[in-house]
Amino acid sequence: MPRLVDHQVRRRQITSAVRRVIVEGGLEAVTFQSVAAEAGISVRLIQYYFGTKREFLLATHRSVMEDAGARFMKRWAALGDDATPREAISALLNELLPLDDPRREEAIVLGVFNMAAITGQGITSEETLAAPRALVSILADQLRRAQYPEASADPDLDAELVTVAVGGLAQGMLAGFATAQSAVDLVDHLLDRVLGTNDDHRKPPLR
Amino acid sequence: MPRLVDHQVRRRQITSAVRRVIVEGGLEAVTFQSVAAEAGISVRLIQYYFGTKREFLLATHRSVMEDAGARFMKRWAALGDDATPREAISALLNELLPLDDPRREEAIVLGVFNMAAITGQGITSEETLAAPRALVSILADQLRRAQYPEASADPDLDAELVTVAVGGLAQGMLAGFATAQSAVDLVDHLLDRVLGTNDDHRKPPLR
DNA sequence: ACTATTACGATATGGATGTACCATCAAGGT
DNA sequence: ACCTTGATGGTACATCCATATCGTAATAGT
Repeated sequence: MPRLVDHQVRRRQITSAVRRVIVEGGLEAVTFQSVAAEAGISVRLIQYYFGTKREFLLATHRSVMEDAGARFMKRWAALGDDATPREAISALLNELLPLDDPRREEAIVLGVFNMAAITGQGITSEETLAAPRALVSILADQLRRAQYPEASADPDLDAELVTVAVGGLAQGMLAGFATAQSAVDLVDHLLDRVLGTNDDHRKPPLR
Repeated sequence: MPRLVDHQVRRRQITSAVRRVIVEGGLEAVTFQSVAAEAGISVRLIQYYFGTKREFLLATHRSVMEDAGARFMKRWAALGDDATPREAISALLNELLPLDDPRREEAIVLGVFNMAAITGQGITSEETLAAPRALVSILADQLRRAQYPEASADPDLDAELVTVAVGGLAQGMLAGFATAQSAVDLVDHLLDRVLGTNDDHRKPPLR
């Protein structure tokens, strides 16, 4: 057999280039040529590892979902059993915000694919809903665990509310409507509004 | 002089076609030919009224912003002086949700342009921030007018929270994550969480 | 050493796209 | 009746894109 190459590595190299191209120019800028140039390889190679354009676009989407999911799960696992529900929720939500460059890149790419799915292009649609639904479920569990304020609690509705709020906040950050600092503050305020502003649920302020 | 044509009408005819093309296929589907076909006119006419592609894309964006802004203002003006802050806020927020086809079309187009602005294409960026900022300001005013719950009120932060939540909810509706009914319910729940669940602030349920 | 097979480069091709340009038609004032 | 001017159709053209095809280098097992 001839020289063997780790296909995983090559594919990742290509999908990473696709991400960068999308961030800098949107889906329209994604062509065999632009991706090849960005990855520093020939057009032929992209054809070789993914046959068609649609193929490497879907692969890119998948890789972003996997990366984001993995980071989320890692954060989730890092939470000790002694974490209060509020601490858990806060940690997870902050993990979802585009607070640094890698996350910002992922958020942009997911946003682009999401709009592509909405505007009936052949891209995914149903899979994209799985993640937020899972998040709602997790949040609702944590809210129940918190036995938050009075009787009127509706964990599922609150979980949905938190989910859409964080989604909108992430979008707002991408658009420059919110800074990293104001976003973090807003998440904290959101939790105040949902969980009640019981200070015994909170750690003392860091500064 | 030869037959005169209302340029306003023609331009609207074209930008409306652009909207439909975007909804059905995203920015990538927007070409002189697709828009001409959708509008039932010749490619040349689009060139005649807008010279370049970028030009009619920007015009389309502008028209959508104007339409949405006009409807918002109309709803705002329709509020009697006897409306409670909660009624006012609720009316305005519901006006912003893509609850029917025209608003859904607008929301999709704005979403597409927004992502385009984020992914450094030549499209707008700063203008897009004006609308949400104005909304925050209006919401903060109404919240202040409501003199809502206890002392800990922070109208500006709450206004931002409501804004991003509604933005995220609109996105969620487009993606099929929320139905019209669940969205309306969620807005109501959001106001409960922000304004407190004082029932005397609310009208009796409609059904 | 030979060869089969993997990895990759180069280039062709057919179609679509943005834009420029030329020609024509329709009507309103003379 | 005619001509000027605005409104449009048709089309040419250079570019770019996705994909297909042919060819070649490199190496692992024999």
